[in-house]
Amino acid sequence: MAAQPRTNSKKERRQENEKLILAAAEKVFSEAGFGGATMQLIADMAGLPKANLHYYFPTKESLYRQVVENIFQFWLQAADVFDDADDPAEGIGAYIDAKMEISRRHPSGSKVWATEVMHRAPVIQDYLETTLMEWTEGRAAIINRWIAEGRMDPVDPDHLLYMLWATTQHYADFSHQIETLNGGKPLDDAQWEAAKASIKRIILKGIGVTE
Amino acid sequence: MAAQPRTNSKKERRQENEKLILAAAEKVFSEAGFGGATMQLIADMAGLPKANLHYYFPTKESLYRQVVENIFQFWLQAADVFDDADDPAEGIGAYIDAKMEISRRHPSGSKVWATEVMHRAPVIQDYLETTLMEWTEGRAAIINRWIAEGRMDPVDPDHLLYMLWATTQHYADFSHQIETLNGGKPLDDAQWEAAKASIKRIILKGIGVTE
DNA sequence: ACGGTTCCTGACCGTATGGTCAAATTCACG
DNA sequence: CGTGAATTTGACCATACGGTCAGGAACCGT
Repeated sequence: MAAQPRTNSKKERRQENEKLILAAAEKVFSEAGFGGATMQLIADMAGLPKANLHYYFPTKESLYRQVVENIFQFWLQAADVFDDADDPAEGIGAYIDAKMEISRRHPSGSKVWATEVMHRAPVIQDYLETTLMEWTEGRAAIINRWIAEGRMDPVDPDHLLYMLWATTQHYADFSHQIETLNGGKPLDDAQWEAAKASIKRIILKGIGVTE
Repeated sequence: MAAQPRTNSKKERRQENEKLILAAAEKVFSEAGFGGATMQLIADMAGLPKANLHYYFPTKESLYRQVVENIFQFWLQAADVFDDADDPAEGIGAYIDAKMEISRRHPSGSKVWATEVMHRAPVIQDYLETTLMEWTEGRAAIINRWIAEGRMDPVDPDHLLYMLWATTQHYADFSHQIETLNGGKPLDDAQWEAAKASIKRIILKGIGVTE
């Protein structure tokens, strides 16, 4: 009548539980917002007693902070495709693909990020001002170089980046609206491919890049 | 020592108070989310006692519902520019202008809507399924007609609409992020014009419309 | 095997919040 | 005016929530 296999060592269990809690928290925060989420709900979803959550994460805010930071790191890492290309069609195209893939696979994270920013970024304002600012400036420089080399139209890099973020993240943040307009069904494989193709086609053509 | 002019009739006061409460509620909901918002905060911002709010709006949810419905009606009305044109450049261009103007003037409403949809539209699901669905189908039909007439590239109308919504609403929903990346200052007049121009330029060119 | 550390958890607490209510005030209207 | 309806509001209540804590269980190194 052993409840669980209990095969894990203490350190393994710690990592495992933290991952479990963070995953549950991401989902609950994304569905209810910070204020609407309750530690009890997260605990239930993680299958742990509430008091145990407070052992790993002393406060609700510290748990939330960890969730948001993880999302940000994940995005940053996935954005490397932008640098691994020196061709606008390849760089921006791959970036769109990567961000769309994240929107599809990790919609909760995107929603948490969106909510956090909409609420004036109370816990990750420093990230916006440092890491994100630097990243944006670096990518703007790359775009400006492409423009100077005549490989694309002279568009404002900031507004182009906003358009890329907005369009791709929309498929995660507004997935419920899209699903409703799609007859209540989530986009299927073909529809996701069509979405990616549409976005790439319009934006790449729009900035004067011919593949 | 008269506290207030008190010049208003009873019906005027009712309308006035409701407007006051709804405006305060929109702001508080947009900044804190439904769960994070408190009736006390809304009451303070409206300059009324909390109990008075419950006289006009029996529950927090009914107040919230009214806020969201107002936003939706406002958007619908502003979207008429789409129909008043039979040229894609004019129709879509004017639609972008109109939605950007709303993003600039009513960012709170956009944020409330975004949060509501992200949380799976608990109170306005019926609107998504009826009014929004019909509106979307109607606009998709117009776009398809333009395509059939050879006035723009054959793009998927749904994904084009999503791109329009995403890009324009991004300037409201993520205004804080944009402001931070803009050195902590809100976009000024020229920057808003540049944003509109960038979006119109890229999208219109992207769908093969030459003005 | 044993001492110390880490981990787990049920029971509990203080507070904040949505909502109620009844008494008081203001107003519309005959 | 006078009377009833609408409005206003301070005081109050029940509940739900974040967080605490003490005692016990599990585990680790030696």
